[in-house]
Amino acid sequence: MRIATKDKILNTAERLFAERGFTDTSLRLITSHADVNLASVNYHFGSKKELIQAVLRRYLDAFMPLVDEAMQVHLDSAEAPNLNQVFASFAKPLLEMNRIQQHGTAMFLLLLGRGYTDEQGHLRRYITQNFGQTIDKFRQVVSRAYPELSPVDMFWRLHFTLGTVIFTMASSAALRDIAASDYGEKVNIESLIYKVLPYLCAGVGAPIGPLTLD
Amino acid sequence: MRIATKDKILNTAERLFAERGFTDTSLRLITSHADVNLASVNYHFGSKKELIQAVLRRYLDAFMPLVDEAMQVHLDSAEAPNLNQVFASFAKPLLEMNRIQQHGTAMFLLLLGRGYTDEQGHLRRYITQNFGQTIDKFRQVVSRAYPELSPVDMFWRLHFTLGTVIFTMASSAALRDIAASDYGEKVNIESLIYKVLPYLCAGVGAPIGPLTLD
DNA sequence: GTCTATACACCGATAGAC
DNA sequence: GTCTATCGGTGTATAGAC
Repeated sequence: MRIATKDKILNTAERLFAERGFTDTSLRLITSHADVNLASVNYHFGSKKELIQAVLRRYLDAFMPLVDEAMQVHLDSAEAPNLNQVFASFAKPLLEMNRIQQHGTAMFLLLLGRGYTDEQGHLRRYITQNFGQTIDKFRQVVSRAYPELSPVDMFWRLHFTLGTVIFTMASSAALRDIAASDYGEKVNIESLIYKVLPYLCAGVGAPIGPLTLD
Repeated sequence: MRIATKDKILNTAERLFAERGFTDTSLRLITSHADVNLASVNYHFGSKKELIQAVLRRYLDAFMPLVDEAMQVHLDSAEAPNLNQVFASFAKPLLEMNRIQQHGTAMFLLLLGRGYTDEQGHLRRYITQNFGQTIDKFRQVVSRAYPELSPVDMFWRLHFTLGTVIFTMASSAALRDIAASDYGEKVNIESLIYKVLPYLCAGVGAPIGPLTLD
């Protein structure tokens, strides 16, 4: 059983990434904590960047089937869902990531944000290749909920949505501290998700065209 | 006139950051292009992190007075503005950044995002200390436009908004390429701003409370 | 004060022996 | 698969010259 090394690296890396961020987590720190040799990271993963991607893929592999399932329910339903229902069905898959791993939801979205901005299309290609069908179901469901939205506008608004979620989660620790000290409100990831969903929903469902000033 | 060194570093750094990103722009690259000594960066700015902040501050110093002016107009107006009008008044200040510098708008928002996620509160403190009055005016205007929104909900929704804009701009180059190839739509920064404003506006103006599913 | 040369500790990556 | 040794590169610190 020598595959253990690869998993040891993966688990240790994920824990340290969550604790210290990506740049502050060196390969030497990971390998010393995992009790493996420094060079084994490059042997098993190729590079630090690919290690980060490997950590992300474990999440995607757990997340996407749950989304697929939720979207299928909407597609099988006789009547078209409204946007509220579509977005509400993301809460469970997102929170499920928090169940399989401590800070899993924030970690997942952090990795997603990193992957989306850093690499030039690598992550996007991986997602479309492996979960293209799920993405397509999602687009179909949104289209049923808001038929007037053109494909290109949907493209942009879904990326706005991704951006909102990713940025919020990336800075959620800091923001939650501020909210707690300035407004005396303790917010956990779960309640944050329920705070952001109405925002996203309204954004995607916004009237089409430029702002009207009256 | 020996202040030239500091400005040379600042200008060169900004150009290279825009061209190659932050991590791919080493201090040695900056100083060699600027034709100054490596150590002068630390002498004038203290660290690379603080150099990035210094670049950002030049933008903030240009941006915030324009926002202040726009908010003052709303405050001086006899009747309360609606959210559309409030958000529309951000277009001009944002696009003004593109006039004073090529890719200035994207650069500004990129720096802002970097500053917000990286450092723990440094940038936030700088903004509140130097532009607290402007931020306050903005909050007042939003409050006039949507009085039912509680302070803590406004806090969250404005940060969602910041996240949307920052993430979109951070990945705008890649996203615009995709939009162009997949939907044949050429999008520049200006039209992107007009695409995102309705989304933000609807998000901030979303009904209060959790999603209602019917 | 401003600038320079230089050293330091650390980083990710890799070639090659085992 | 694993390991050692080493490479070129990074941000940072400092002693000392102008």
